[in-house]
Amino acid sequence: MSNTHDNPYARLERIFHEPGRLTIMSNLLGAIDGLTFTELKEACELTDGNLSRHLSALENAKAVHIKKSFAGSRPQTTISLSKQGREDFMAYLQALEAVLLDAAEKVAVQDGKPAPKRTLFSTRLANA
Amino acid sequence: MSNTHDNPYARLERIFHEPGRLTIMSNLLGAIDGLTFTELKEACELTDGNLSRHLSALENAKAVHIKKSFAGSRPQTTISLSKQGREDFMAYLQALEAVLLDAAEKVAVQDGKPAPKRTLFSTRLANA
DNA sequence: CAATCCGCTTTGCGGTGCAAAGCAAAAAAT
DNA sequence: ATTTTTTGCTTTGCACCGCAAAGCGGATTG
Repeated sequence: MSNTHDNPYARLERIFHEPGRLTIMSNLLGAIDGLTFTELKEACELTDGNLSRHLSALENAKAVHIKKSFAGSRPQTTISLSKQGREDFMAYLQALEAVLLDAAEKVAVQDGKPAPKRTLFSTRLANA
Repeated sequence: MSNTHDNPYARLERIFHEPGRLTIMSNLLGAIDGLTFTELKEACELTDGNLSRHLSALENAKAVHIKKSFAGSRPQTTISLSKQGREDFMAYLQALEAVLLDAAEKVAVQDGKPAPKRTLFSTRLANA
């Protein structure tokens, strides 16, 4: 238990709970070697300014690692998940899943059907 | 397609994409006859002020219906989902699910495993 | 040697979540 | 009878933040 509340809604870490940052983290999740600023920008469909700002926030939260270098003579920024960022984001996804399952249960009860107890992340994380 | 983008991250309606409001909507989803202000407050673990503010926002968005009456001599506010609120929130939940599945796929690819294609809401909604 | 482009960062502002304060009416206490 | 407390909310104030637009240094192109 890392958080004070067991309430899953209270466990949705603000740093990730933002559409733009969700996209960023998700895309980085699939890119072990990181992505360049431009690649990330296009994958996320974000403007330069917004990506830059979100990345600063994520870097302050130690969620991503930002490496500045050069490709030829042009500057090139490469962004990758930090170990902690990956762990924290997976925890966030689990909380999201809990929220979704909670809502699903409410709907099911309303419909008089048994609640679905499927899980996407919990088991996967248990293996890691 | 109600939205301009097919990007699931862009479909996360702000009005619902807020932990406090997610809790509110989810709890209302399970209460067909609505909940009183106090019941909702306790179910969501929100302060009076925050619940009040979120409810105003949700009412402006036509997502909930707010009925003011009296229980004995005391004022009593009863909140329930509007038809549109229910539909919109279910759509939001589907978008959330898509986001979660996208992330799950990224993780799976990373692990060299096949992506899980489970679904919580889509099928349920198809029946409605 | 302009002018344009590239790869970002910074600025400005409008919107908003949250804690604390406020408020009217009812109930309880004295 | 009159203070005090409780109930059931609403309002206020502020700090934070997402976003669009502007800025900026260096490379490249005409």
